[in-house]
Amino acid sequence: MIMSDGPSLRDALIDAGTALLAEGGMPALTLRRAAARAGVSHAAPAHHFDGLPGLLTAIATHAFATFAKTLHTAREAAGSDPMARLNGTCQGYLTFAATHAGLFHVMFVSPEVNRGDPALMPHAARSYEILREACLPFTGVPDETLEVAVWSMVHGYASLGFATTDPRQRPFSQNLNFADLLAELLAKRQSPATNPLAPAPDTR
Amino acid sequence: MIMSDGPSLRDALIDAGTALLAEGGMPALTLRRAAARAGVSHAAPAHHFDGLPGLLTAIATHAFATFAKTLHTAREAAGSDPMARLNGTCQGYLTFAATHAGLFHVMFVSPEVNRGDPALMPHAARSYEILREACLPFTGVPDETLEVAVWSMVHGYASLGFATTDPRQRPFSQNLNFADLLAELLAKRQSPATNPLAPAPDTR
DNA sequence: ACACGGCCTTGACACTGTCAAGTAAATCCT
DNA sequence: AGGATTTACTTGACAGTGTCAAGGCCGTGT
Repeated sequence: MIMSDGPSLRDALIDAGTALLAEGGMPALTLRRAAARAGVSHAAPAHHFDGLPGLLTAIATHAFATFAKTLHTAREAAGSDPMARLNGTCQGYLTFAATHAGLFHVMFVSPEVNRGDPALMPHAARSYEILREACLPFTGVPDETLEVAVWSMVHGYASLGFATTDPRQRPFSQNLNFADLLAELLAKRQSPATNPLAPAPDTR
Repeated sequence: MIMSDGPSLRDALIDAGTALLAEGGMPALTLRRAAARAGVSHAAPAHHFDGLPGLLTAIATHAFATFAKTLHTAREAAGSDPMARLNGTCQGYLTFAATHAGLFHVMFVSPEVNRGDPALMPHAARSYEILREACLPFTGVPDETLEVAVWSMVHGYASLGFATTDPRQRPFSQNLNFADLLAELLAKRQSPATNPLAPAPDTR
């Protein structure tokens, strides 16, 4: 009843795939290449994943876990000011998208990953929740409109390539900071929770 | 001096590829399949496009042209109220993304298309410009911050799957309208350009 | 001792994009 | 007008992909 260390090849394949993704982007990620890098034959992955979609889903699951961790640390490192915390969370979002473009693509775009996978969903939901928590001080109560607005804006900003470090890829706007967009969105409620007329009841 | 009708096979291949994309999504689009559907041999496309990236770039170019047209008609059909016009433009954006998911993917995501292609860029720029024009009444002068904010938000909203007609794919927020997000973003400047001297009742 | 069942390998298949060579027709150049 | 050249396409091949079927190897359980 060993049960420990488990099938380490599975993790090795996930790591190999992630490395391939980081080195050569999406087209470099291949079942056979991941298998070769892990030192096994080309058909070995079939015993740990349900084909290529299965490997991609596992990679996405792993990526969402570190994504959630990245967002959390970025938020907590931003201090106590609500605006700074929300902006820090978004900067974590954008930095992750820029520095892990391959993973970001697998997580959000690749049509092969099963986004309803029971192992993936909790990590994805946790990521969303961290952003939602950072929105909370601005409304006092959960406000889906604001949450989705921020989420859409930061995700669109990243997807359109504004977050890239290579300005040659940016559509335009050489010096435009995401913090400006955030300020635009939250201009009318700079921080109603800090000086509330109605004291916000505890949240969940 | 024929110059007319030109290489019609090129257009046929673009149409075939677009049809494949609409029917089976990204994985269904294949050089050989597009060639077969156009009634030519598997190597014929090489004489009209620079491989698969060339075909994808041509499809994206064609798609951006109709995208710009869609945005324009959506904006003009929305009447004269600035908010209605901007919202109409965004609804056109979202409807296009939802009803032409394959084309949308090729246009904005697919890493194979050459987004610096001299034939593609004008149509893409025209699309962006239509959205920018719809933002103009809210500032009076071009305001890159607002433009990018709206653009990011609508693009992110579409990319995250909120625009899909299938609610099973939506992350959450069963009944959340993009118009609400837009109102949130523009709350502080309902239409200062129409009555710029009346600053009165904006905050509460 | 022996069958069993995970884990992995080998081999094959259909399919992909791309290249090289060949063919038929249209065009061009004396 | 007639040969040479260019254009548009076909055929055939090659490496690479995901996936399936069959078999081997080894540890475990009875």
